[in-house]
Amino acid sequence: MMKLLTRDTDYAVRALIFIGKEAKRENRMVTVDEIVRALKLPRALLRKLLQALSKSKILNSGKGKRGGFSLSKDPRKINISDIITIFQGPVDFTNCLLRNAPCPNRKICRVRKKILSLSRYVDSELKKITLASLT
Amino acid sequence: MMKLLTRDTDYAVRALIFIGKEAKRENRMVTVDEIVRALKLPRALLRKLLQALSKSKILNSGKGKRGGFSLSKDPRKINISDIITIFQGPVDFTNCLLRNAPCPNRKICRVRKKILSLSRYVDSELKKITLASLT
DNA sequence: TTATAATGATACTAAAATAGTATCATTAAA
DNA sequence: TTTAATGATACTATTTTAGTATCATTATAA
Repeated sequence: MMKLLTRDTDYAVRALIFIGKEAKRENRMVTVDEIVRALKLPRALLRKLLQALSKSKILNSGKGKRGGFSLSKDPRKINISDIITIFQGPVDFTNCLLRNAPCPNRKICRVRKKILSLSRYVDSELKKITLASLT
Repeated sequence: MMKLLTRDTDYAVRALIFIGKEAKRENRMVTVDEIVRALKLPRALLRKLLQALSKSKILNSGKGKRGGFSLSKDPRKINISDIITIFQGPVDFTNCLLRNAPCPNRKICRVRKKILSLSRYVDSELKKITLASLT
């Protein structure tokens, strides 16, 4: 099946929405276990995802007791394209390979041109889907 | 890497463009070997792809000497969405799974809503990319 | 009528991406 | 100094993508 969001991206977005909500209500760190209870995601996997978001500066993290995660910036400045980029690489539909080598027609190919502009449109739309717009 | 077209779809489109051109010039069947020479695609693979296109009624085929393939319809009526559907399944970005089971929030999920409308837009744009528009 | 040149059907292997788990190290607070 | 949290990292399983090989069937032409 064709998909734009893989499971990692999907789960990460769900978790971010939850963290955003909780952090707004009470000003505090949200732990992995809270998210697991609320969203029923696999714990080990979620930990890995949140660690990646933390490395990518989307989340702040605190170790030790009272530790956890919180958004590192305004939810209006976190968008789906960013999250996809972290887990799936940049939103770019043009691969243009011929037997694992770059296709010689890259420059002139009309298919490429059309797919490229579609790709740019999709990315710009995904950038408009912010965490704030989902909450 | 993220991709909208897999290799199969990509190669199939290239082959269709070639068949369209040749068939226009001379009214005849185009063989796999001609396409392989012109486009440098792996023969065994191309055969499999053309057979699939033939099964899906995009191509007519003729067996035996003087056999080969030709477009089964007006190139203005063959579009990229059709070809994607054959090799990758329908253009639909919403998968909505939670641990391989349907996500319980399908109905109300805001992410889904946005991705669905984006998915529909992409499909409609891909339907506009016809074989004729690429030739 | 038979050799040949074409596609049809199908089975198979390899590599890469996706999906998911487990464990030890580090750290901050009570 | 115990405990509750994340950090780093290594590992396995499944699915999708990528690619090959072979025998069966059929239409034409010599």
